[in-house]
Amino acid sequence: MDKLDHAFDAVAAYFRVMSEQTRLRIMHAVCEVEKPVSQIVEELGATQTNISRHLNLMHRSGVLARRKQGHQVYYRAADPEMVEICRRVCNRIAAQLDQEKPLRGDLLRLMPRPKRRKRAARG
Amino acid sequence: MDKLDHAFDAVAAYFRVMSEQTRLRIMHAVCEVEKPVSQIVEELGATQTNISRHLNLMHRSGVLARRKQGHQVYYRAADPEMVEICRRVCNRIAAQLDQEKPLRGDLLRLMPRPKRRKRAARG
DNA sequence: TGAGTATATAAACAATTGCGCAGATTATCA
DNA sequence: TGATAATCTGCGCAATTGTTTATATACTCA
Repeated sequence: MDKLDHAFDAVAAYFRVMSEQTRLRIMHAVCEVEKPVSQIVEELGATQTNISRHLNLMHRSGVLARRKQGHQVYYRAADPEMVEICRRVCNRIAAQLDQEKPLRGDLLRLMPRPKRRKRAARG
Repeated sequence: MDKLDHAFDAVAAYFRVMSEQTRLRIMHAVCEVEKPVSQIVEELGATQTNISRHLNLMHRSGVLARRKQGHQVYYRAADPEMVEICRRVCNRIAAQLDQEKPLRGDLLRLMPRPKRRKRAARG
């Protein structure tokens, strides 16, 4: 019954990846289009060091993919299931808070499904 | 866009609930049947204090419901969406590790869907 | 009421984690 | 080759979180 330890740890780790505001913001930023670190840093208004750490963690966890081009590194969502789960969580919380606070609208706009073929994000 | 702060925080908190081994074990224990604290403690082999704290947190987070009966408190899963998300995560990780380690079997058995209880012959 | 059982809470500790600073690494271009 | 830009990493700090010991509350029964 101890082999389950690994299973539970793996599941917990998976949840833990998205249990942090900054990482959720990152996921929101790159769930549709890949972006270089510098752009993510700018959009989130955080320090480059911090973003880099989170990007690294998310990449090692298999949630983000990275691609080097020149001296820039582009990150993008690499785990469609995780993105889908994020959407579910947003919907779940939106439903819960539906009558309490005016958060619903915002929540439903997080992690949007790709509407059509989109081009690179513009500043 | 500072109102999003609350949204991201709520989503992060939701993920954080299941980002811990003990809480995942608890969810696994009560996702089908409600159980008193004492039984959960026994099944998980943890201290009563620790289990109680986690149960309380999960209850405040809305993922567990509690019911008092006599001097016992029964807990059960109260958020079907969370249970479904847990299953999805298990499936996701099982798929990822499918070729690596023999975890798949265990993972797929976590958070099982409620089996149709045979409708006792007293139709 | 008091004894006994089941569960919850308080305080203290240890471990983890997010963060910023400074320096290291990698890649492009002159 | 060196200079510059973009990203990553080692170290220390502060805040958070999981755990334990001891105690408190709630309920039942005699």
